[in-house]
Amino acid sequence: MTELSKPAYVVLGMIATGRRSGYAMSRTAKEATRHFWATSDGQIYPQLKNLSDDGFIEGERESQGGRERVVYSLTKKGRDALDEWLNSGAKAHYELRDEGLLRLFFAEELSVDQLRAQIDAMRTRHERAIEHLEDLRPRAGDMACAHLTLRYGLDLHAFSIDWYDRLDGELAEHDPDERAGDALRAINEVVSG
Amino acid sequence: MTELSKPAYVVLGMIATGRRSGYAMSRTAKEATRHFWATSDGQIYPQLKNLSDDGFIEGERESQGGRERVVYSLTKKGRDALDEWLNSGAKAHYELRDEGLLRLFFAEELSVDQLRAQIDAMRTRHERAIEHLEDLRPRAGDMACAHLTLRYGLDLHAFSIDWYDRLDGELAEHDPDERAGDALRAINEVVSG
DNA sequence: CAACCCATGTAATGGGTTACATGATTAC
DNA sequence: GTAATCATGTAACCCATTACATGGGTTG
Repeated sequence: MTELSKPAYVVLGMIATGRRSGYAMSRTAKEATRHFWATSDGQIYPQLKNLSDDGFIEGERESQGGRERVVYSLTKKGRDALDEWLNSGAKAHYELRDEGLLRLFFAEELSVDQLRAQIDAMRTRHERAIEHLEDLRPRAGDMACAHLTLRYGLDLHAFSIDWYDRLDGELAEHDPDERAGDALRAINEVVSG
Repeated sequence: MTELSKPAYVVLGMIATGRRSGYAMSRTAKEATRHFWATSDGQIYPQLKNLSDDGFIEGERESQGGRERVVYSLTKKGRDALDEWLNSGAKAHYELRDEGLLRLFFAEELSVDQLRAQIDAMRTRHERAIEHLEDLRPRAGDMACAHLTLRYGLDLHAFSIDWYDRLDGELAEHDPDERAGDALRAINEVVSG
């Protein structure tokens, strides 16, 4: 069985968990999975067509209260493909892209003061992320897995806040005009020594 | 001042922190920044040309021990652009892509047993990541900022391992054949209640 | 003398986002 | 009646990775 693309598995998973129209998938993608796996409309709708053509899913027109839409369901082939992916030991893609960390990496020549300002900005950013996830919580309804991944996100950002707080605490004891690289070198020796 | 692209700032930062040839930047990108900001050769080399043309950097041919290479340095313009980015309050790009979490999100109908297998796979994955980062540590040399971001990565993966361990501990007390969604619902009530 | 590292690039491909386009229905 | 939500799609663009291509130097 040739492997499907990531957006294809997203669509299959969405159908299996009750998001049966393209629009419903789009909403869930924005509200529930975006914080660990972004998927845009430009991927979802073409996928629905592809997976239909290839016999993984079947669409059926439905008019719910006058509104026209297409609701999809998994075929046997689609079910199997999804189950295989969900249970495969195949290494899962993992990637972090954090521009804040990139700035920290290049902060060697900044002053301690400037570095602390950056750290503060990162802290705020993680706080915003938590607020955002808290707002989404009510919409997870009774989906236990949605709550689970939401909780991971919340805990992850809380971890980061804590991490930056501790770093900031160390930096606070240094001269604001000291070179950031020098201050960090001193701190690292304490931590790892 | 129009904003530069992300790879452009990577290049400017690399030069400022002593990685002055394209090859040196490429190596650092692979060894030190990849785990939070991936950058490939296909971005670096064209950037060097662009930034040269636009007057942000200057290249100079140099033959070190018979080997030819081009070493770059920042112009005033380049310095300013880098400093502005390093100190800007502009919101930093942040993105996580975790296929494992995506699988968890769709795990509602798996058995507890199958879910635990997935969690175990994710745990292993984070352990591998830590091993990999440990291997990179010696190459960070005396760059304090490189050690800092490395430590963040190590701590982050350790957090994840811990998180999955605790979840697995809760699941271990459930019937292996129970529906994962049901087991998680019960656990969530305990955690949030 | 083979394998590996230094060193620089390009082209094809793939993946993904954004913006655009359309139109019906429902809530205020 | 107007704003928001439901609903579906497409095309242009941007970004990034991979693979390819080349060649000299160093190490075992």
